[in-house]
Amino acid sequence: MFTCGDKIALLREKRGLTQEDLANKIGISRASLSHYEKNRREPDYATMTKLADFFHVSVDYLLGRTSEPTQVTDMAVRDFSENLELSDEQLLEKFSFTVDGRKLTPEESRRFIAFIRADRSMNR
Amino acid sequence: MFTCGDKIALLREKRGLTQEDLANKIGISRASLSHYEKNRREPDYATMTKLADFFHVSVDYLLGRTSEPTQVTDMAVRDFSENLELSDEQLLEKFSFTVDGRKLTPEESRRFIAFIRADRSMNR
DNA sequence: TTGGTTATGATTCATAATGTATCTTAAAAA
DNA sequence: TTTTTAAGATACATTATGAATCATAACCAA
Repeated sequence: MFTCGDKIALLREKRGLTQEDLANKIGISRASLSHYEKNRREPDYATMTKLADFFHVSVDYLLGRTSEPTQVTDMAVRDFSENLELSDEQLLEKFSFTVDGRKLTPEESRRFIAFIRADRSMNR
Repeated sequence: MFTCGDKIALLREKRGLTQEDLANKIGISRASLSHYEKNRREPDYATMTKLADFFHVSVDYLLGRTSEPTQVTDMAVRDFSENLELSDEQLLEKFSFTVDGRKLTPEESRRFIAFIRADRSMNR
């Protein structure tokens, strides 16, 4: 399967970034990033977190603790959730749906929209 | 909030284990574990993974990237998603909603229901 | 082909972080 | 009080890391 380094490289390439691009955005040297991608070095947790945040994936995913599928992390959902615009709120008012006989709470609706967006941005 | 070290210590104590007990089970020295719990050292990824596995929590949780010990992972969503019943399918047919001007695909709708369920089962 | 450019992999080495043994402290029990 | 057990602090040898540098490979235009 894919190693942690493979995943970082694939995520980077999927965004059309060079090692230098990503290294700059994350705040590390290109050489270090190369080491991570080739599994010669392990990034410290601060850097690993930055990578996971940047790509909207979980650290567990990068470490291979969860099977291949990219995850929608709590972080990612919250991140999107906090960026909902006013129009979204108005949109939510009109939204009414029931799951298992229980109507969605406003919070659930908000998280739902965030989830769909996070999900889409990931599978694009 | 709780630091990573706090969480490890709390999880350990919740199981009634001494530092020495856990250190032996994980295969590290007691001193190292003490360092992790006091946030003086960071375990390598192999050790962090062993800790997460041992306590059945995600690395993201230990790192403070998620609020919940277990995440609403893609895995979990897929798992729920595969267990949708027929009534859900019929339910989906009636479901029509738009996010960012784009109507949900059947797959997204399916994942949405799964997401809500996974989310609820977690925050119950 | 050649030469230039760009992206990436490999190596080196000074520096920083880690693991463990040991020492100290604290609390509880006898 | 003394003993025992658990946990925090420290020292230091070992190891890993980061960044600079060098090497390689692919590409493209002249």
